[in-house]
Amino acid sequence: MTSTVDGWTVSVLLNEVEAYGGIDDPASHAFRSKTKRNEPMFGAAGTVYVYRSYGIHWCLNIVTGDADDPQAVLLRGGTVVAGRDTATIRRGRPEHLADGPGKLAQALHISGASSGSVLGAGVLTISGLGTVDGYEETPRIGITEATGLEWRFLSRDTG
DNA sequence: CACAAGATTGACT
DNA sequence: GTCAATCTTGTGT
Repeated sequence: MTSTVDGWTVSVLLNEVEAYGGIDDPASHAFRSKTKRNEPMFGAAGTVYVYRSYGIHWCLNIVTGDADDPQAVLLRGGTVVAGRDTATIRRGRPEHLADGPGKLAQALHISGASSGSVLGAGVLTISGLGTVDGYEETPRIGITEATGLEWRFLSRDTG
């Protein structure tokens, strides 16, 4: 996953993501109904959905379902593989550049302004799909609903 | 209009 | 390892 903002490029190899369904997933923002906030989740696959968490941080999601099928993937963490200097400046620290949802968004310089944009058409692009050979499934983190579902995916080797 | 909830992070002991 | 900060959005009266 790569973001290019003002000529600065940062690439991150994702190794931790979580799946969020819509109407069938109580933990999803789209569970209750369609609102202005989660509207991007009802868009076509490839739409970017960004929301503010705890009033302080941004969390980045990629829509995977078709239109009106609010499925998305929360990008929880990854490793900065390019533009680490840029990420370090934005994060203010040389370590822990993207090992959390908010940190990942900050490293990529993603904010609410990017919500609703489309991969490849905005500052974000994704590539390298299919490079993960194996992955682990665990319960999702930080939610209070549907904690029995193992919809958190961690890559084994590529990360 | 008022109230409650939330997919987290950073600093300190 | 533990504890506090922060503000936007959704829902109900």
